[in-house]
Amino acid sequence: MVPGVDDLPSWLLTQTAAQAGRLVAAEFAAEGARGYHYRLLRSLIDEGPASQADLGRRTGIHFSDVVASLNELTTGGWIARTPDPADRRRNVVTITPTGLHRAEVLATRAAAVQDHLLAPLSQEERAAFVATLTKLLHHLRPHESEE
Amino acid sequence: MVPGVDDLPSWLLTQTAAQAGRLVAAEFAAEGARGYHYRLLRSLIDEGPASQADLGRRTGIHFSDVVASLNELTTGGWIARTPDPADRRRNVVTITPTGLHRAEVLATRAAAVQDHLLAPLSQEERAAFVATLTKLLHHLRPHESEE
DNA sequence: CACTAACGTTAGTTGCCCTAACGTTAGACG
DNA sequence: CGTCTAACGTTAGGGCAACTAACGTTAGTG
Repeated sequence: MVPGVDDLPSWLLTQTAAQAGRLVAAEFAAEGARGYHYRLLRSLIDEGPASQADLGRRTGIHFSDVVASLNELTTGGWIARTPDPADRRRNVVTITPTGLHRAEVLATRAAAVQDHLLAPLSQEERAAFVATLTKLLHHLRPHESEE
Repeated sequence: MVPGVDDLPSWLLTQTAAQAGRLVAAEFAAEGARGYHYRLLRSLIDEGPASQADLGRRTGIHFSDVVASLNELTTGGWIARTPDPADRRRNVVTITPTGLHRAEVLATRAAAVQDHLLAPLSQEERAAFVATLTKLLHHLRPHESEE
């Protein structure tokens, strides 16, 4: 291992994340999905139907990318959009039975990746790692943690 | 914090890395540089002049992106490319005094980011975190660790 | 001499993250 | 009631990292 750049925590973090991201992306691609799709579906499952703007706020996905991703999910029949009669500016997005099923499949795939990702770590190390990442993420992105 | 996606280690990892990456990118951008530039300059400093192919192998940057990045570094006068008389397929890339200085500035900037990134952690937690990331990276990218 | 591989270049794609401009709708204010 | 600001959603695009594919030149091997 060379000294210098390779021991910068930020570099280690981004390189490890890139590898982890590839693993997850490969699993999702096998199901015809992407990371944004899963994030949106999970938000709908966990927090119920929402406007597109709310989905963007919940998931951290930029509103313009929410539009594109919801278009893809609509095409696949995984979600449905309906205008909100109470506020015609808004669509209300709901997950469909198909989408629910797809999300479950994606969740299973994502869970399997975690085991591979964290294979070299003991249970105690895993817990510590997750706690550290959570702490750092709250530090770096405080507005998300105020939820 | 919502359950589900948000507690997947891979998600925490990629979100934290994205934030860390933005911090580093902002510092480098202020110096007219990018992450690839720094990685290439550091490799030249730490391991000496090299062919483009070797630089790609050392840094993990894809050979086509090495070309593009070296073009930018050449334009800025931070590196020089000369054909290798021993093998005319190759260029030998060397860092210039300007490049050496720029790399030092970038190193200082990058180091400052690490302090911000890891601010919520104690020294012991920082060491553990770096050790864990290193272990995971070796696991996920074994060919790099054989160096 | 033919073939394979290495080297470097060019052009492009994908996904994540982001910016900008626009039209429609809602609510506040005078 | 009209004007203004903001919210919502859409469209089009960019930057960066990471990656793929095709091509021409050079080197080494059989």
